[in-house]
Amino acid sequence: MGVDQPIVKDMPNYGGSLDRVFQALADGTRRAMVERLIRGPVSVSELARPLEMSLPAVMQHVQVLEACGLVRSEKIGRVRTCRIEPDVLRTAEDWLAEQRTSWERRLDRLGDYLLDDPGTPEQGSL
Amino acid sequence: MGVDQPIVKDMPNYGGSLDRVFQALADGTRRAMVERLIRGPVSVSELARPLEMSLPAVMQHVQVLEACGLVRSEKIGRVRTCRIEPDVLRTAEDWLAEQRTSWERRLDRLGDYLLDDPGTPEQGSL
DNA sequence: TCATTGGTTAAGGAAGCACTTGACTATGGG
DNA sequence: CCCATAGTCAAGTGCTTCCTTAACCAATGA
Repeated sequence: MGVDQPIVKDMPNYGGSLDRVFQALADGTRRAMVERLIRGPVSVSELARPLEMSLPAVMQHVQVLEACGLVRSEKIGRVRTCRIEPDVLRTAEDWLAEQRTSWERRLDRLGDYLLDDPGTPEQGSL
Repeated sequence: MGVDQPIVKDMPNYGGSLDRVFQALADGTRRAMVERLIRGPVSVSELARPLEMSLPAVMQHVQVLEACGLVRSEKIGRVRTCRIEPDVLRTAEDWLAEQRTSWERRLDRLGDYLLDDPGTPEQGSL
């Protein structure tokens, strides 16, 4: 069970969906699928071709990717074609970027502080 | 078990470490810890304070974060202080950014193609 | 010295995940 | 019609994850 995200003003909510996106991306097979789908839509068996695993296994990965919104698929005739849904990828990237910029802002503040008043080290800052 | 990443020239390798980073970030508790640590180094029990779980559980999360290089910690006296290691965060962000830019480049190419020669829809492009 | 604070270790359990096999359905070409 | 192709469903297995409790150790402050 995750944690109750503290709802902070003016911050994106990311309501629980980050769990599933990062979880989906935590598997090399699924990342390989994403990398393939980025180059264009493709059928399930085409997705499966380079992977050394059974078709049901591939299907299950596709389902994970669909469940978190990273991929959308549609069946026409007997072939299911998968395409990527870049928005969710973006959501994950945004969270990461937000952490990085927070970090950088903090470093800046720290630098300013030390320049203004050297000799008084920040609490546990380094 | 993941997949053998095809080593592509001039592409970052990310050798297997992405598995562990994304896995680490797939948990709300651990993301909350990262968000806290971004604001500055902190002890384990400080990390634990807002979380409704036992200290050993918190320790285990810290260990996961350390194992993938997201966090580094050092024990002084009886208190272990954790600090964030932003490089690995960056690695994950880079992978995401790479996918996004690939996607955008593809869209551009597609746009150009359709402008040059409308009436010949790309294979499965929409 | 002795209780408290801060952390660590070990063991175990419930749930989830990645994968398999086997059986089955439906589409489409010859 | 027949067979191959493309996918789907169900069940099961072994491994991992998240969390718990209980016992324990080591610094610290009164």
